[in-house]
Amino acid sequence: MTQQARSGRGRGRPSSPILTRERVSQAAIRIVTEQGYRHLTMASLARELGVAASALYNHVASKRDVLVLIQDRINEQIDCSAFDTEPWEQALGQWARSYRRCFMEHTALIPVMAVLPVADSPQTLRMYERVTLALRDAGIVGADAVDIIVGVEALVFGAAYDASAPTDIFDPGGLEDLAPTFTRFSAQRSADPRAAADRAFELALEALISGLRQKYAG
Amino acid sequence: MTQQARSGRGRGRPSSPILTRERVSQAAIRIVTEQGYRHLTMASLARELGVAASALYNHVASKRDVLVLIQDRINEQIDCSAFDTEPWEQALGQWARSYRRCFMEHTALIPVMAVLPVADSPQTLRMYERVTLALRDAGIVGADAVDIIVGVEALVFGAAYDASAPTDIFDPGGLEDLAPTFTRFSAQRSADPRAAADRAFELALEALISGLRQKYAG
DNA sequence: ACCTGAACACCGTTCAAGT
DNA sequence: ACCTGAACACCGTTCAAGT
Repeated sequence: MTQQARSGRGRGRPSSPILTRERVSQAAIRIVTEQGYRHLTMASLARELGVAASALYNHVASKRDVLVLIQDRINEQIDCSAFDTEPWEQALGQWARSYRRCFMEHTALIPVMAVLPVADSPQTLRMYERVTLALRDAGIVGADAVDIIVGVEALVFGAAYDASAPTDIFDPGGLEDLAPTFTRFSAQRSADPRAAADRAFELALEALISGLRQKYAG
Repeated sequence: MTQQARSGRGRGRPSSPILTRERVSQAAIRIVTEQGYRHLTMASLARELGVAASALYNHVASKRDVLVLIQDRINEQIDCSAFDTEPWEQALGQWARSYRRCFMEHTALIPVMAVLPVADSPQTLRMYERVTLALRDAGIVGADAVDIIVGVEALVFGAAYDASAPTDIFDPGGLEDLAPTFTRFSAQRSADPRAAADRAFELALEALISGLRQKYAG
């Protein structure tokens, strides 16, 4: 739709294609941010790019491949800068917060991201290296460093879901008698579900990092 | 297919239905455990029950509703018994391990479970009450008790994904130069991806619980 | 009340045909 | 090499018609 007319088409020389992986991922992110993951289909993606749906398969192998493309771009937005200035415990916390903030609006990517070989995601790999170096400088090396990354990521992914949950998630409805104490304590949380989710994440993240600090102190 | 002939059908009295929510959820679990979530469709579910797909909608509102039915049954399998015998820190750990073990084979339920109002899940509600009471007995009350449950659950859900990841998830492929230290440390993890995931989960869980113990000591 | 069968409005993906 | 258009094999869901 946008770039139909191009120089050099139809001559003897190789014509530049309408589509590129770059353009596909840009269009996909546009749809996802403006309309949500529910509206991202191969048909809508093709429409956004002004081509037939089948044309997409010259550049991506599958819809999952499109999600992988998006994921690596989203990961670029995660803020790793704290590792340059803060001690590793603080930096790990700020990284985790930024990571969660990123994926709160992209929970649809979590099932993809969690089982995706890093070989397909250069930005993700760069991020992991940055965190690994900070841990190494703190004396945490080998499998432990990777396990810490994996563990913090697990908490981040799980907590990202919570933030997208509806307001009344802990409303027992007619089943209050099954869980009276839980119901009473739930009522003491913030009325804003986003704030309540933030608080639970902070509690767990700080406990986790505090436990790590204790284990790897000195 | 199994229960076509029934007594009392076609008479003046109300005939007992072929389908019930109970039977639907049982058949769904059968398909999921024997063939996996990919094979659970409204058509396959109807086939398993020997009815037309449209008949299901007399008993469930949607496919999501079927997943909710499954989820509450899966949650019954989570072992909460440690709260009867162990101190809360130990019990919380054993609960989390059982929780994760359960959802490792049901990662498809995590996106449903994480945003599902508890009002639709009596078993889940019962479980939450059990954990809440243990925390209350340890002096942890109000929003904090709920936040601890939410936080541990987040770690459990995220870690459940890791366990289902492929072997080569941290193989950088041709991108090793982007993350040399991370690649080297990754190679020092267990060759068995399941064991590596277990170890990362244990590290994070123990750090989290250790941090909680420290915060709520005395 | 509960089931059937046909239909609907989608999906992702493939492939022969064009340039 | 890269795009189009038609087709395929599915999805979940609805609804008039039967008992």
